[in-house]
Amino acid sequence: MSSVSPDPPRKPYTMTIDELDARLIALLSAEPRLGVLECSRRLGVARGTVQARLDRLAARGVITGFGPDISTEALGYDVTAFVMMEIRQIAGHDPVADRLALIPEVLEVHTITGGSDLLCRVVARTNADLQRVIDGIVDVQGVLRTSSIIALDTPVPYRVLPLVADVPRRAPREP
Amino acid sequence: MSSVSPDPPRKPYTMTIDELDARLIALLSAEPRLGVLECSRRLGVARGTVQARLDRLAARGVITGFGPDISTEALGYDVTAFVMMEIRQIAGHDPVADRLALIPEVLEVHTITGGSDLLCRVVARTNADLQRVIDGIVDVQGVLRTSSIIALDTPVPYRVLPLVADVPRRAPREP
DNA sequence: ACTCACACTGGACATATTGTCCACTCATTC
DNA sequence: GAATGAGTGGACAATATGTCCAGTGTGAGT
Repeated sequence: MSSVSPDPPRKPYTMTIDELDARLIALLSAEPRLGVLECSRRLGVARGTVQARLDRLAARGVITGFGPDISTEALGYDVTAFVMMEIRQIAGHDPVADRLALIPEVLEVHTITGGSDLLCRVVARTNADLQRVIDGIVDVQGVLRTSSIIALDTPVPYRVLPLVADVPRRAPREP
Repeated sequence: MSSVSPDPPRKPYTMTIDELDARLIALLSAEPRLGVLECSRRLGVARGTVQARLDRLAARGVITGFGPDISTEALGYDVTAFVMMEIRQIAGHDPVADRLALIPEVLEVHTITGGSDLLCRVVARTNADLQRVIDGIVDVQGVLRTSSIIALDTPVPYRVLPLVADVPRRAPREP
């Protein structure tokens, strides 16, 4: 590889996808209701190939599902915030995360490095409603302190396509 | 539920979904490759109903797509981090976000309240690779300072289903 | 050089699903 | 009491699916 910039290290058994995989994923992202047959036509390969690729991508865990993407805003939840919190440290599996999972407005939870212990993404109907959600979080057993960051705007919404398109470039062939 | 806590305020024109919508979304989330016909059978309604519901949910923007869900980990990107940054404030639309959008490893960008200006989620192959990604971010014109938080674990991965299931309960009927 | 394993092709088939009509019912609104 | 909107249940042709198959090309290993 004649890459000038240092190439990222890669685990030997890291899974990669090739260019056809990437094109298939991109195609399905653009028009998700497409059937296997249509995909094969658009990609210029046989139907069986598309079928096999999809099966393999799913089997390898690259494609984890085709769930409908839901707009929380369309549901009336216009406020997104990130809540960082310190928790009472407990050995073993984290019971705090389990309790947070019971709150519908908590969309995701991460354990993190740095001054705080957990970072979670929450949504609320309004800023005032956010207070209610945060109250619910503070009420969780083991939560000591929280600090919130409100997302005012989302210039780049969640996306993976550029990454997907990039992978085959970075790993054209296993040498 | 005879909720004691005060009910969240709601915009008058806020879109809500009913229980059938919620069941449909939950069903499709669980088994996304299901066809309209299968859905109608499972939900015990006519096929036309499911078709109409799906069309309406899409038209109202509740369902924005059915894109394949990609596991960045399966692609070899095992590290997720949140990068907060201060930027040089510029009037008008934010050129920094546009430049960040060019970096494939940047999965989403928010403008935020608090000490920092932007929060973005990034992935990298390893911790060492994360340094490369962050370097790329710092190189972006207008970025003054960054601070990173690494996600060690994700006890609650992104999900909307509990919220979706909750909406019809909170707004059974427009009064 | 030979063979094996594997992916892809292009075709076949019966079955299932889709898109699109229709007429009818029921509840709500005006 | 009519009009509106949503749901039902049925129909139809067109299309896609799941699943076979034999044949081809390529790389790996011997």
